[in-house]
Amino acid sequence: MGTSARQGPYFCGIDAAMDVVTGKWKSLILWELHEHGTRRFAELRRGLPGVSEKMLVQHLREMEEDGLVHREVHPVVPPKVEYSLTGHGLSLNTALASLAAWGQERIQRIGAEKVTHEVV
Amino acid sequence: MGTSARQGPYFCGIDAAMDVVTGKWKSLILWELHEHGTRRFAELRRGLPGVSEKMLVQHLREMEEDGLVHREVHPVVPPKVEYSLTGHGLSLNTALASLAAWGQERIQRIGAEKVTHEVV
DNA sequence: TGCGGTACTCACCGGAAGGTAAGTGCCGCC
DNA sequence: GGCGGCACTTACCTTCCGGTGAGTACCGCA
Repeated sequence: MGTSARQGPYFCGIDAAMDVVTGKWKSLILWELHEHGTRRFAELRRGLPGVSEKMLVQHLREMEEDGLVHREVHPVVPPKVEYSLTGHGLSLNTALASLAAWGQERIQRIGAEKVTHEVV
Repeated sequence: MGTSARQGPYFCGIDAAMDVVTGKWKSLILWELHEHGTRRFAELRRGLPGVSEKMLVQHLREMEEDGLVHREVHPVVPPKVEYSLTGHGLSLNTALASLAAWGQERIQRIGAEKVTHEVV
């Protein structure tokens, strides 16, 4: 349970891609890592207002299994773990670009609010 | 409940797009309607092996609220209801194209099976 | 000496997502 | 006259997703 690589069977490509992106924070993690290149665990946590540590770990583990993120542990004290995107993660992010544009347009259309980092 | 239009707030565009596509069958419905232009309820059901009637109705209603699909009722006996994509639905499908391609590549990569219409 | 930061793990819980099965009203068909 | 198809609705149940809060081992700083 918890960590077992997603593996179909799938109806089509969208299905297979969604399987890997589904999870409340996954697309945000993808974006955050793309923006900053490399991030430590606590940096990611601070960059995603509202995420719980449990969910962040769990999502990162799954994305690692799915070959989207690279996890590098530096055996120092205090612990230091760096996360970055793999080639597949990068290309997935590129593939998400047009979806992001569509979403932006939707936000305008329905006049939705955006989450700010200064959450109350 | 069940039917209340998704409306954020969102972190970013991907987030806003995902909100509308999330649901086990939504992307498949989008694809099915794009492929065939117009489909009746029972046609959609047959085109999506494994979907339950409840889920199909529920997803279609939500997608209608979100302005993705158009629902046209013909007041005849027996009932006839036709579903088709709106402009927003069409453009969402276009935006999903690159994601679909990425997913196809992933299917190849991990050697996942595809669901066939002739499910056992 | 004790607090905060690092990167987690573990146990528990509530709610939402999704599946199952039955019922509805009307018709055509055999 | 009973069955199947149309397009649903309703009630119930299970599973999973995600959140909460605690604990861990080690260190630096005040």
